[in-house]
Amino acid sequence: MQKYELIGLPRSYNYKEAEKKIAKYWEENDIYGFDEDDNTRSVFSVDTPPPYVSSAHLHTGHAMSYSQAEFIIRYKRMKGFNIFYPMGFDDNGLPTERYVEKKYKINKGKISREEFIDYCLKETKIGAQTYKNLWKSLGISVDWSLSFSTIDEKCRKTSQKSFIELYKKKLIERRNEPIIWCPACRTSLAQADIATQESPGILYDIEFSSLSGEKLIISTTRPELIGACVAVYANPADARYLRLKDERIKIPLYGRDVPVKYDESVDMSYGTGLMMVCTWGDAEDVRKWKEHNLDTVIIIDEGGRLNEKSGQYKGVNIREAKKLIVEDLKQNNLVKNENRLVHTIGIHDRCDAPVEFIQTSQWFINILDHKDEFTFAGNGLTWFPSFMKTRYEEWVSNLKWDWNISRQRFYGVPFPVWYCSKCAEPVLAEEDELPVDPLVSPPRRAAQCPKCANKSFIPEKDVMDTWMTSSMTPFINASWVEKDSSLMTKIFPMSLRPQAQEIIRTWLFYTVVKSIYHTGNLPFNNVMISGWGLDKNGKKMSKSFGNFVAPEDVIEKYSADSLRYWAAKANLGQDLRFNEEDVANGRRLLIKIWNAVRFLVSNIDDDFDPYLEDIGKIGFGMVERWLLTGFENILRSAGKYLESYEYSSALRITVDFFYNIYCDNYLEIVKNIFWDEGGSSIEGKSERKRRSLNAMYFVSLNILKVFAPFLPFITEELFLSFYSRFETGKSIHLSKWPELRKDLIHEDSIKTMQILLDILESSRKLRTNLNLHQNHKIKRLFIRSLDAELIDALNILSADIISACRADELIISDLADFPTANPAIFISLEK
RNA sequence: GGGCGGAUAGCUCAGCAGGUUAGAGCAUCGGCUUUACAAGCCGGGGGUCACAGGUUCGAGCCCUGUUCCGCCUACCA
Repeated sequence: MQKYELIGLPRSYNYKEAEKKIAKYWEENDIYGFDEDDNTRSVFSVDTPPPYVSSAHLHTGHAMSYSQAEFIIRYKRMKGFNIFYPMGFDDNGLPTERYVEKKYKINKGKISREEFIDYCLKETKIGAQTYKNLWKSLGISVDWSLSFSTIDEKCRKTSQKSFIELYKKKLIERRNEPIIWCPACRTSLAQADIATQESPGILYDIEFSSLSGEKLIISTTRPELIGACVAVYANPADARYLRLKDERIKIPLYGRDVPVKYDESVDMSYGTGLMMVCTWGDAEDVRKWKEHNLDTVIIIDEGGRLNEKSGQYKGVNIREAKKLIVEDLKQNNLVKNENRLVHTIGIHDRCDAPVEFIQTSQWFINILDHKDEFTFAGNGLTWFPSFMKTRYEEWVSNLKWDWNISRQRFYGVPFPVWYCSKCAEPVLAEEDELPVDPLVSPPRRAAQCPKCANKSFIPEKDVMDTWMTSSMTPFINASWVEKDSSLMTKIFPMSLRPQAQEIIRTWLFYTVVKSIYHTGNLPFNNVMISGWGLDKNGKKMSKSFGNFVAPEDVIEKYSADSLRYWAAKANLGQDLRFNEEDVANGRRLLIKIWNAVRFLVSNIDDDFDPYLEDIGKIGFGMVERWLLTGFENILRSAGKYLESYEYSSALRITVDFFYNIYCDNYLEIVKNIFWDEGGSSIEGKSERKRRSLNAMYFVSLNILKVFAPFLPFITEELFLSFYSRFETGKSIHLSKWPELRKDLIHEDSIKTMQILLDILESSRKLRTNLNLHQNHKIKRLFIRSLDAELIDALNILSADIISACRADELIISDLADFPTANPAIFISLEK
């Protein structure tokens, strides 16, 4: 073990130096290592979010949410849990591809798959290192030996095994059907990848006509799709259109004709009450197409251009096509009206391009048939804060599509699948050949197709949705792919899943799906959802928006502890504005802590021993009893708050206690007994000093322990450089959370001490009024009270009142006239 | 359209099984420097708790409605 030098404390706390030194100390001494062989302690396992390393720079919002989870984890560690706290890097999939494409201005169509993957791997490496450095400097206490990267061998193997298992359980199937498609990224997507965007549009009233010559107006925002129109719909209750029952409607510009159909979903009051249904303008078109067996006229290709079925518009992209078609309709005098409107359109959440529907073969995980199960699962989790559960429930109940896990991209985990070149029967890899890339190796086991005995195969080119891997994080952590992994019983289900709110519908939901399908159990017990970091104007911080504050800069200027202090200000689940003043307040707290401990350190003698006598057996006077009572009460509350993930309240009450009770009052009341003054009237001064030092040692050490989860660096620095003279253990973070000492609680001391505090407050006011500084020695302090009980109390407190008010003498007299907060007591003083 | 969160001092936020006179930090004003800390200490001023009703002996907190802000969700093409 590395030695830590015991030194006297310098005048000021050099956090830059100290934080670097301590981060190194933690690493070299493996302070945060998980002990797999320890069977004495319970395990607390954390399903840490793997951030996209391709974003390169994290902002203070990330620092905030990781810190918030970490407060709880550090607390649990001190409560004696064996902590399993890994760090993953999410470096596979579309986010990384998008990042690489942008950074190197790559066109997916013009680069080989291998080259592209090389770029991704390179960026991934750089990103991971950047992240790791930042987490270390922020004091995130993960066990780095438990790191994983979602593109590494174990993760690929895990995803592929998951695929094979679910396929065997008939929960995965390949279907050729209309699917959400991003024309910009040229890939299919899942429902969870879609965001909505309000955008202005135009509702065109277009004149159609029936074969019998009747003119009909149909309103649509997507005239470019008229070539894909396969039916015209009306509401079955709409008397106006019942007569069209056996009619066919001619499509303008195309001349094709389509049937008239009826469906209750058609809003009679919208437009003319007639609606065109296309292949496929939106999810509702897809539903009608499926339910009513409509024709299929696909006119959009994978790149978002119109194809040959669109006739003269072939090769034109959708936006252009809209203009051209509207123009042509207008020339034929078929546009009867235009109404501006704002409508919500679905966009791809990674690139903001409007999504379309096209039909291709994709792999789907069945989820729609199990919605009830997943809703039920949400109830099995303990949500912090509880209202976040609603987000999950809403999402599950609104699911309309099975989970499409195929992506027509390059960089991701390959499917362990080949297809028979003759009959297209899929052939899956065996588990012991994973991970496998079908583009590189042929199917080893299946020398021939099980269905038609053909011997040639076509590899699956698609890669898996990135969430296919991320949803396996509890399994990756538990080494599920390794035979007889003892971790599956040790850390699974995981104790805590901390994460951001916007990925409830993806990471959280998909993980629940996978866990239930693979094990029948929930993947974790507790869910902790953090809010967002906002900029100082209240807008969500984001890299792409450019309104982010770099955590490295904040740490450099104010220290990691100060940044964490800011992060602790928001209640869990609530957004937090970045406010430099608050960070500066954190630094102010550090300096105060430093100096408060320095006061203790500079006043102990060589023979000081805090454990000579048990703290409970020392015959403390009223002031120390009050201090200890206050501390124990704070300890009890802070513990309660932390148990329910209310870290911000825990820190707040501790800070309040530290400032108001410990520093501003306790230390001020007793400090002059440490002054080397001749002729002091305090009797038994050395004994009084000893008791005070014992109380200070006890309270300051235990306050540091309560601060430790929040301010890991300064608490460690003080622990190692001073307290470790008397304490065992190589880190404050491995020390035990203070036990509640009920024997130190004397509730009556609070009431009695209030008398002294009222007098002290008024004495301070008097001094201010008289322009006297607070340590100015006064000759006499006069106190007037007619209450016999109060006078008894004053006599008990007299020595402390004299000390607190820096008086030479206390006289109970009727001279006093300055009111105190206690209406029965007046004071005055004589310079 | 439905839902969730928020609205408290100039600013950022606490507060709650409903209980005297609503708190903190910052900012502001005044005072104080040998004796842990001037990146400090002491003190002062500052609030119709978004609005309107209601329940209650008593409401920032509970109920009803309204208005703003943020978010989630939704097939009005």
